[in-house]
Amino acid sequence: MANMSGLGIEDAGPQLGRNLTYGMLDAIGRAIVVGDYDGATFPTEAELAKQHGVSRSVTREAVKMLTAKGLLSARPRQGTTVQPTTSWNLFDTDVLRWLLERQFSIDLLRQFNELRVAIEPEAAALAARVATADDIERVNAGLKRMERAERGEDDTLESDIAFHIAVLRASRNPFYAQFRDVVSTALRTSIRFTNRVKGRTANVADHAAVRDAIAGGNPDKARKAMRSLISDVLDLIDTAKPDGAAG
Amino acid sequence: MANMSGLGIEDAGPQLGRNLTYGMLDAIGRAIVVGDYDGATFPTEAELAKQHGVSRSVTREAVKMLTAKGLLSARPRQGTTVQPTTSWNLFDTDVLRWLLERQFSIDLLRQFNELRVAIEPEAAALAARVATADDIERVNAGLKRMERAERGEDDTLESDIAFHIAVLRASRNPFYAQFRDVVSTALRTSIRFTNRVKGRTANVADHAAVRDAIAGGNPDKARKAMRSLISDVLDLIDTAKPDGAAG
DNA sequence: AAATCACATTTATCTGATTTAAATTGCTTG
DNA sequence: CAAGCAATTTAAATCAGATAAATGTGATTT
Repeated sequence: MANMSGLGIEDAGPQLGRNLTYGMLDAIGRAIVVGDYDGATFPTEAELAKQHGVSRSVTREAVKMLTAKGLLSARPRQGTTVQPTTSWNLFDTDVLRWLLERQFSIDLLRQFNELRVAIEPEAAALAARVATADDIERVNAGLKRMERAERGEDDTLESDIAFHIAVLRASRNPFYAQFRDVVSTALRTSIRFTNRVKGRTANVADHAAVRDAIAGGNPDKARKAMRSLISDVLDLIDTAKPDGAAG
Repeated sequence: MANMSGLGIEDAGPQLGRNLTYGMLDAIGRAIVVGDYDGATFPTEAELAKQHGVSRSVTREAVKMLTAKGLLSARPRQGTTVQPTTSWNLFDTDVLRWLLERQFSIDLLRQFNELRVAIEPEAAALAARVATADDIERVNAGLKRMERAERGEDDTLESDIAFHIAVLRASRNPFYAQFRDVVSTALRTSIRFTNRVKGRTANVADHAAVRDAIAGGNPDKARKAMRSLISDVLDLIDTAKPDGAAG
């Protein structure tokens, strides 16, 4: 049962291993996404249970959850098989987390931000049309946190995330709000990267432009302001690694 | 258990009820999304099993899958509870299907297309930059099917869907490709609606403009062409029911 | 060569007991 | 009376072992 796959980070986190089933979900999910089963045949239900030292019930429930997330598929006689990545649910929080646990990939970072450049400007435009006073207040609160962070009184990253999520919510479209996790994940990764490339501080003024456009009810301005924010990051990424250059 | 919510389409489809667990997943999932449990307390594991005439194992596995999709949450002593819609995974194929099974809502239709107007134009722009010959061939194939459909030799809806999905794929970004289901679902619903409002046939020429821009490597043109396609649908929806009009 | 049948393998399902987590209740104590 | 603490209780979590159903493989028959 050699479970010592590298660093000493055993305790998966807050409420992930809160019971055997979720612990197993996390372990197998990570293993699949990281690629441990590439080329190899996936163990049978009985083997999995033995390997992880749990009962078959626990195993089956973990496998069923991974099936629900699109990572596995099970059929009698054929066995349980890892599904191609095209059928993984990439917007699932767990899947996103596991994706980030494999080696840092600038490709993934770019794909994240290519998605953001579609979603967030449009969310901002929508917000400029339909946001309620409460919505705008949340956007404002995010911006204020960023200003405080600039003075070292708050966390730069977390306040940035709060701002972007507030805008998503202000679009009043549940599909946009759903990008909560993608955006915060992308931001966490992006900022680490952009900080490495050049010591860029989060541009509070540019964010304020987005807020102003939303509060002022100007969709086009909001779209453009948000787009420029994200385009900056994309440009930075393309600078580090232009178009189709191989890894 | 009055399940007679309209038309006589009882058999859920191809491989949904392929076994007890999936049948139960579908039944409970639909019930939750349709709102059968709003306000009511969710049954315990034992009650659920009895109600559906299956064992607790089957029940537990179905509940675990619904948990993985964000619809349920289970804790000892507290019981199993329906989660707020904000934590549902709206990009899950099953959840999308269940969403459409509740009464037709023009709000949902608008939200779908508000998402499309963000995703698809950007996917087209991306495709114009990075699509391979194969990708373009698939887009072309979709367009040709639409032309044949115009002459009554193919299905209008299915060829339209094929075109849009080919563009998503051509973006070479797995996150965009993931919108496969959302887009086809949205199209199926949109087209039924637009046909009802006015006898509009799918505008093959406008679609050809998208293809040309992608094949010609012109991102801005591709973005604009695709955007105008979807904006047309959005305008139609807003005409039927302007901005924030109630119910 | 095609159709059929028997078999082996793996998931699917059931049953019933045991364990663990966490609200609630009620008792004790300051 | 309020605060803290322990017993109770409820529901999920886990285990064990058996049986059923599905399905690919290969032998057998036609």
